[in-house]
Amino acid sequence: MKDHLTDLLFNVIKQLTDKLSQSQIIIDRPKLIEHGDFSTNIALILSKILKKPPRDIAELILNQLPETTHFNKIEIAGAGFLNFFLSPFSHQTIINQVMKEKDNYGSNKNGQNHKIQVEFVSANPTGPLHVGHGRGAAIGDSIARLFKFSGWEVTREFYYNDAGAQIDNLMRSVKSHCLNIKPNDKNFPEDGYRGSYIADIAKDYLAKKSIKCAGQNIQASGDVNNEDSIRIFSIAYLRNEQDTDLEAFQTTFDIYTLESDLYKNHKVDFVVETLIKEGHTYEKDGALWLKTTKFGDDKDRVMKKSDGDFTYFVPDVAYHFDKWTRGFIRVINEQGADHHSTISRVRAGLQGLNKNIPSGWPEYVLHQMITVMRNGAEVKISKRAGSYVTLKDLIDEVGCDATRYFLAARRSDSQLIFDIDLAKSQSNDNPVYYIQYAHARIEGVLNQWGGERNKLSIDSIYNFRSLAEKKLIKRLSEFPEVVVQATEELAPHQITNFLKDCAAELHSYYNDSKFLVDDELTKLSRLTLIYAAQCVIKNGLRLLGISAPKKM
RNA sequence: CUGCCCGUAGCUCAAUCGGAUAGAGCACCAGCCUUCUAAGCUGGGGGUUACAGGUUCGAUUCCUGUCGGGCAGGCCA
Repeated sequence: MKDHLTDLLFNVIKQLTDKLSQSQIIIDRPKLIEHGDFSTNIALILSKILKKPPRDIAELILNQLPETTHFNKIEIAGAGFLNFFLSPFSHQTIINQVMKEKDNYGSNKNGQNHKIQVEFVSANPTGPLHVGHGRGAAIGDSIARLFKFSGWEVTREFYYNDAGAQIDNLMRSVKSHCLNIKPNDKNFPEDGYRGSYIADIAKDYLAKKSIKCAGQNIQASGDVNNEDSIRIFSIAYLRNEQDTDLEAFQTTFDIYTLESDLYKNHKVDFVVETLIKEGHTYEKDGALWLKTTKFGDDKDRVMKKSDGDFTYFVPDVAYHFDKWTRGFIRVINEQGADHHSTISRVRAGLQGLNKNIPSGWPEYVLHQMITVMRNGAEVKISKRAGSYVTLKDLIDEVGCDATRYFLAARRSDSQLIFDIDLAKSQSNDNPVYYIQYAHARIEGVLNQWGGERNKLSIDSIYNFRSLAEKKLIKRLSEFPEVVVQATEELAPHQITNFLKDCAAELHSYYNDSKFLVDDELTKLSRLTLIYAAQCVIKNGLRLLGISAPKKM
């Protein structure tokens, strides 16, 4: 419809000037229904070129526009906006299209089956997942769903930092517990992990339990002096726990990549050798440095420490080069904002490899920090993790749907306050239930009607007249555009906003009109409209990984 | 000190990548259930978009500066 309108306008404008390309014609969806279903500011833009008042130009365009069945009113408003109002014929077309596409309504093929990878959560296996990981999971998973809905071939990936100092730290913390050295003891590792989960791991380790991890059973030896065994068991234990939490959060991954594997199969070595060969490194103070300043960083970074270990970003570069060789034309990394300094290093490292990787590759979505509130006060600790609120706490207390909703409902680059009391309340305070309730209400009406809902469609004779109907239809027609934009901007919160608006219009309509009326044509038309609305709400909720209940 | 993000109603947040009267929800006030789910609807009050300049037909949006909050910056994950 937008394209059609652009064509119409361009044909007229061509005759007025040749200084405007078709891509400069922007069709907006006005916020207010009084401003129509579509609008354009093209007359305002042309007024500069043609040196005429915008309203005059708008009138000129209006008079030249050919008759069309799509609109029954076009008017000039405000400073010179052209507003278009959809005809009953268009209303039918929109609703019937939803009926035809059902679960696919709103999807598109923009991705052309190109390969894209979304990496998210990627928590270190050193403790339970916290709220921040939850935000990453909610946003990252929704982004992956959006891309899939937009015709991309999506791979969801989780990266485990299972090598490096923090893992050694984990091992020493567990070992201390095994030796009955507690966190408040002098001999407990100073930077050790102090949550109660460490004691649980130690207990299971000593009991020689076995843990399932990545399809394998990992058996604890129970030997306090076998540090390798402790390390392997601890990682397996925590990975298993994280997997369980993510499953409860309706979040799945296609591939798990281990940092340790990048060392094992020499991908790290390859990257280091290549960077040396390309002349982007130098030695200083017994360490190997990468000239990241060549690629826009504000200072050079150490790659290999004087003790021979690599700094953390080196395997990161190797990992991303691996992604590149796997053929992803786009890679989206969803991370907490505390990682933002890695962006320039990873990109610099990739540039240094001289493999024609685009400078803006990979892309990053960074989410800001979260404050959890209860009873008006900040919650900082959990029983299990000690120093932070775990994702499991939230899921257990407020449920998966509400947790996902609240963590995805905000722009990722603003800090968010997670109000446990609000998320928990099963009342009108809670937008999740507000949306789900709209879905369930429609289900109730359709059930009472009892007819064959898949045969519903709009008969050409029927006209939707009420404001509530027009608003709802307009909203449904916008869904495909919202999907496109939310995908392009990597912003799933636009879907939550859309759903809230859509649900509001449905509820208004519900109170405004009765659906199961005597007149057959009216009844079927209205039922078709609300069934279409139900499809849209369901599709939107699915993009967020939130359930669409039939009864509440 | 330097870089990145943010600052919008009492609170939590939007605002279609420069558009029309800055919108929702919560809270507050007044109404609506013998009729398809009241977890709902209708109406009302509430704003110098942190502040000061600039760019133009037009700025919450772009630029500069100031103030305030968060994050990051070390041979560190």
